[in-house]
This record gives sequence, structure tokens and C-alpha cells, in this order.
Amino acid sequence: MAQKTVRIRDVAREAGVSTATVSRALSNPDLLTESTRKAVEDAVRITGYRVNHAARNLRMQRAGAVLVLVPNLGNPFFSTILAAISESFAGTDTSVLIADTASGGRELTGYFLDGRIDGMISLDGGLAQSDLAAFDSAGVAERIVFACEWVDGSTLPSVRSDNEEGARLAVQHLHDLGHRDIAHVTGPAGNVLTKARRAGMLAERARLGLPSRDDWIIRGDFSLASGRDAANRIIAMKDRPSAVFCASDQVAFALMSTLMEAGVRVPEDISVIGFDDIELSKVYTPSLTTIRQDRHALGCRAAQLLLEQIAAAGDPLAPAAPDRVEMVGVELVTRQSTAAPG
Amino acid sequence: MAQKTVRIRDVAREAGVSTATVSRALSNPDLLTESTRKAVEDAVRITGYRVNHAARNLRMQRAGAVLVLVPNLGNPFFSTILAAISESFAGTDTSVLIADTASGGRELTGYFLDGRIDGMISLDGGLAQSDLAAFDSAGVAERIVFACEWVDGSTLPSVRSDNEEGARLAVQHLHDLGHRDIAHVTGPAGNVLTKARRAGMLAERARLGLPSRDDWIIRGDFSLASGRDAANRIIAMKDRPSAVFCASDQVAFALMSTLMEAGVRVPEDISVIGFDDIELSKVYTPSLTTIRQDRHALGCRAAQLLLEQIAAAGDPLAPAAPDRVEMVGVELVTRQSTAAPG
DNA sequence: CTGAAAGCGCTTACAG
DNA sequence: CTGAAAGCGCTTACAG
Repeated sequence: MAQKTVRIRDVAREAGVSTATVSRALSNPDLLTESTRKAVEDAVRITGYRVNHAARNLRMQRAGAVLVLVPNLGNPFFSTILAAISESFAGTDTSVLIADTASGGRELTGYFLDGRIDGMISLDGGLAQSDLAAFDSAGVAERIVFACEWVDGSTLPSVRSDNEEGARLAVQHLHDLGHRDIAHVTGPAGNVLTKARRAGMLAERARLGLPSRDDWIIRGDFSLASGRDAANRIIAMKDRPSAVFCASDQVAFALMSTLMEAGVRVPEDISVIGFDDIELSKVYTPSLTTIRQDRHALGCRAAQLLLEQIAAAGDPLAPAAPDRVEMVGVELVTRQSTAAPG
Repeated sequence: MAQKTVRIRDVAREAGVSTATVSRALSNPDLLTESTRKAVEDAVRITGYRVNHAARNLRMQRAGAVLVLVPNLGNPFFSTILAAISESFAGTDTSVLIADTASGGRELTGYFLDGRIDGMISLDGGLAQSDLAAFDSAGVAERIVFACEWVDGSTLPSVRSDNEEGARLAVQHLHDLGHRDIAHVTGPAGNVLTKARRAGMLAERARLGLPSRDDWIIRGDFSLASGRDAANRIIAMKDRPSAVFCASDQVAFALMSTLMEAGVRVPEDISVIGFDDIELSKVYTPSLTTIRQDRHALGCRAAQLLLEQIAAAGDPLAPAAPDRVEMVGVELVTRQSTAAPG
């Protein structure tokens, strides 16, 4: 790899000890006499030795890497979580691999079976049943955790935002401003976030005794295009809602853009609230009221959880992995896209 | 790793051949008789064998991974390029590692020296001189390529957009609309993109005989905050420019947001043009006129270039790496944030 | 065309 | 506390 690779044997010769001793000096210094330890340390310094991870990992029967599966790397929401995960592993001897769900051709269990990874964090709750079954039969399921999204009915551990609570906060905020006619643009059909946010929204709307109209639940899919479509649906309505809760900030941007182009003012004519609080939400015009997810916490907790799972999987005495679900709190961020109904 | 790992030896036994033959069947099938090859293939299928990458890589003296160094994963501009790179390596036996420049503690040559990576793509042109020197002395410089950004005065190969041309297109577009008083919000001091875009901007402004005023070159740093600051500077001016060319879309958003909040209309009072064409540019209100960078091409070409560099580095007969700079074309995207001066 | 053997660079029981 | 030896799972000259 490098120009003149120095191996553990070279250090051993330099220090006048065996390779076993050098190895111990690096991993279990306590086992050695202070003098031998010092001698090895000097030899390491002189030779410029660096342990070869490929060899170490092979010997230790580990891959030294984890995979982060991202549904859409182009989405800044996910990439920030990826950043937090990456940061959590920085300085450890575990590398972070990434794969985009969109670029197919991957066969996920293959990463485990090929000895390329020790564990996986999936930000994608939409994995195929065949993938999940393959994890089970390959015996790697216990080294997988979900973050943000999860799989309904699966026992795989996950870290997620309190989506119901977020949706409740959104509706409550609109209600507090005086809104009664509240529409919702959902996420994609079948997505767990879609269900959770819609459920929270419906629950709060019911609790407050607000009118419930089916045509005010507009199916979206987190894409800009779906925000545009939803706006056009609303524009075409005879009696429009006075406020719209969008399942994501991106959707809210596209929705507002289309509404305003059509001469519908935000928030004077229609209030809009999003979900996520991505960075650009505060510089959109009008700035977007939204539900903030703690992306840093989501990423960090997922990383920690995975490390625990991997450790437990390697230790036959460890307790069986419980159905762990970690909730991360959400928070209402009030900006200028919401106001009292005109 | 998996439940019952099947090794090459198991396949050999099943097929009644040596492990060498199994290995050849997998990597150099042409060397074998059709019948032995078939026998091995059957045995592989029966046993469910998968080659262990850690072992193969150790034996072949490679790491089987490349590192992508990203200045800021939270920036959707970079993460899209990362997606393209990741896609380029999907299906190969090379994994893609990521590291965020921001989360320090990394010592980049260490990745090479530890045998963790075979090569690196840096999206960060701001690497420290000490890092670059370390690459050289470790003999790994020839397995590094830059994408988007690069290092001035370095001979390391790079793939980049034609930034000068983009800046020229931006100024020309504004001039075509009738603007004469054109301001520029720059990127961070010292950044190569900052220099290239400013140079292109100045050149075109001079070519067209437009007025050149120093206070219309406003120092920014690609951040939202710097866009806001720039807007406030402009608002405070006695004679404001009629158009502003921002060094990035993000900066343009923050700038427009602050201008409009202060009652300055875009584009009626001031036209704004960005650089990048990130996804949200078309749903900002007003939608943003900008210079599109082909992020997919940037990522894909960088990946290819790196593979070539790695191959050449492994082959002592390969020609010395030339100073390769690949330019990727840019394109003006006209939207609603620019118009004839009011 | 195929096999026996060495070895990639480490770690870790097993002795002492 | 330290060392000699085996072995992680592969690939590849070297013979034949």
C-alpha cells in the first residue's frame, strides 16, 4: 500500500521481542512489563509502524465497517443524519460505508456474507420483505438498526422521531392561531412516517373537534412534484382549507411556490406548516413554520445502538436483543408561513 | 460473520478439486476446462459460497475501498455528487467510505497507511498543506483525485465545472436583460471556486464595459448567514446595484429572503442569479435563475478517474500521471429571479 | 489444465 | 510476563 510497508515483524526485530509482544503492546499494554512496553513503543516510533487493518480484521473475524443505507442521498434531510453517524464512528476502527437505495443492484445481505460489514443502519423503512427474510436466514438481522424510518411489524430496533407528537403539535399550532379547516399533504402510501404523521394529525383534529373532510387529506410522496400537485388540487377547490400541514419541508416549499404563483398568498390566504426543519426552511420566503426533528440525535443514537447490537451479537452470553424503539423528541418552530386566518 | 461460514475449502471438497481451482473458477474461468468450471459452479451453488473480501483483499494487497472526503455532508450540493460516486462504484468490489471534513480527528494519510483505502476523492480543495505533504511522503498522492474543488498549484488530477464560463454566462445573462450595475457575492476567501467565479465575473464585466465598483464585490462564504449579511450591505447602499450574482444558490436564497423582508422586490427591484442549480432552486419563490453544474457527471467522472489512477499506481509500467484536469460544462437556467431592470 | 505450498499481516490460545 | 506456532480465508507463482 505505502512505499515500504513496515510490518509487525519489523517492529519486533527492532524492539528485540516477538510479534506477539508487539501485538499485545498495541491492544493490551497492561499485559506487559513497563520496560518491554516502552521498548515496543520506541520501536513503533522509529519504524513508523501502523497496524494493517485488513489483516487485523481478517484475523479477528470482523469487517471493520458498517453500512448506512440511504433512500436518497440528494435529500439534505438524510445527508445530515449521515453526517452525524459518520461523526459518531470517526476515530473508531470502524469505517462507514454508504449505499443509496435508489442505485439498485445491491443485494444487502451480500455485504454481510462477503465480510464487508459488521452491521447496518438503514434510513429506509421500505426494504423489501425478501431483504428482511434474507437477513434472518443469514443470521445477520441482529446487527441491523433503523433510523428515522422503520419496518412495521419487525422487531428490529430503531431510533425515530416522535412523529405522532410532531403532527399533533402542528395541528395544535394551527388551531391556536384560529384555524379550523386544516388540510394535510401526506407522504408516500405505505410509508411508516406517512402513517404516523397522518394518525397524529387525525387524532389531534378529532380531539379539537375540527371538521374532517376526506378531500383535505391529499396524497403526496415527499417529492417536490407532489407538493406542486397538492397545491393545484387546493387551488381548484370550491372551499379551500385555511391551513395545510405538509408531511415534509420539501413538499411545503413546492406547495407554497405553486400557491403563490397562482396568487394565493401565504400565510394571508393559506397558512402552511412543514415537517423536518431543514436548513433552508428559515430562508424560504415566507420562512417556514415547521416541526423540527433532531437529526443529530437521530444519527448519533442510531450509531450507538448499532454498536451495542454488534457487541451483543458477538457475545453469546449477552441478553437477547429486545424490541428497542428509541424516541427522539420533536419541537415546533414558529416562523412566517403560518398566521391567523385572514 | 454469517451463521456457518462456508470457505473456499468447502467448495473445493464438494467439487473434488483444489482450492486453487475454485479460486480460478471465480476470477479466471478461462483457465479451466469447461467440465471443471461447471463442477465448481455447481459446488458454489450447492454450498452457497461467497468469497470473503477481507481475505481476498489482504492477499491481493488492496483495501477494497475508496474514501470520499466531503466538506459538508449537510449541503445537498455535495451529497448529490456523493450519490453519483457511490452509484459508480455500486456492483464493483470496491466499497465507498465517507468522511466529513468538518468532523476533525481524521488523519487522512492514516486511511491509506492503515490499509483501509486504495484511493480517495476529495470534494474539499481546502486540505491543509501538511496533509498534502503527508500524501507525498507516504507515496499515496497518485491515488487521490479532486472533484468540484481542487488545490491550486497541485498536480493532483481533478474534475471540475467550468466555473469561469459559468460566471461569464451569469453576467452575460444579466447584461442581456439590460443590467449594467452588477454586484457579486463571493465564496470564502482563498477558495478556488471563489477565485474562478470572481475572475470570470470580472472578465465578462470588463469585456462588456460595465462599471466596476469595489463595494459591489461582497465577500461571502457560501453560508446562509453570509447571504443575509450581503443583503443587508446592499440594502444600506445609497446607489444599489440592479442585479446580484451569488456564488451559490444557498447564498442566493438567504440574500433574496433578506431583501424581500426589507421590502426590496426580486426581480422587480433587484435581479438575483445563483450558481449550482440545486433541487430547491426551482421551487423557491421567486424561482431562481442560476448556473447549473452537472453534479452527476462530476461524480461519475471523478470515480472513473480515480479507478484509472489506482490502476496506474499499481502498474509500474504505466505512464506517469499527467496533470489531468477535466472540465464539465455548465449551463444557464433562466427562471423568475431575474428580469429587466425596473 | 490442475495441485501443493507459501504467504498476505495480523492475533491468540497454549506453554513455559 | 513472553514466545513459538497456528491460522483467519484467500491467491498465485511454481511445478508438473
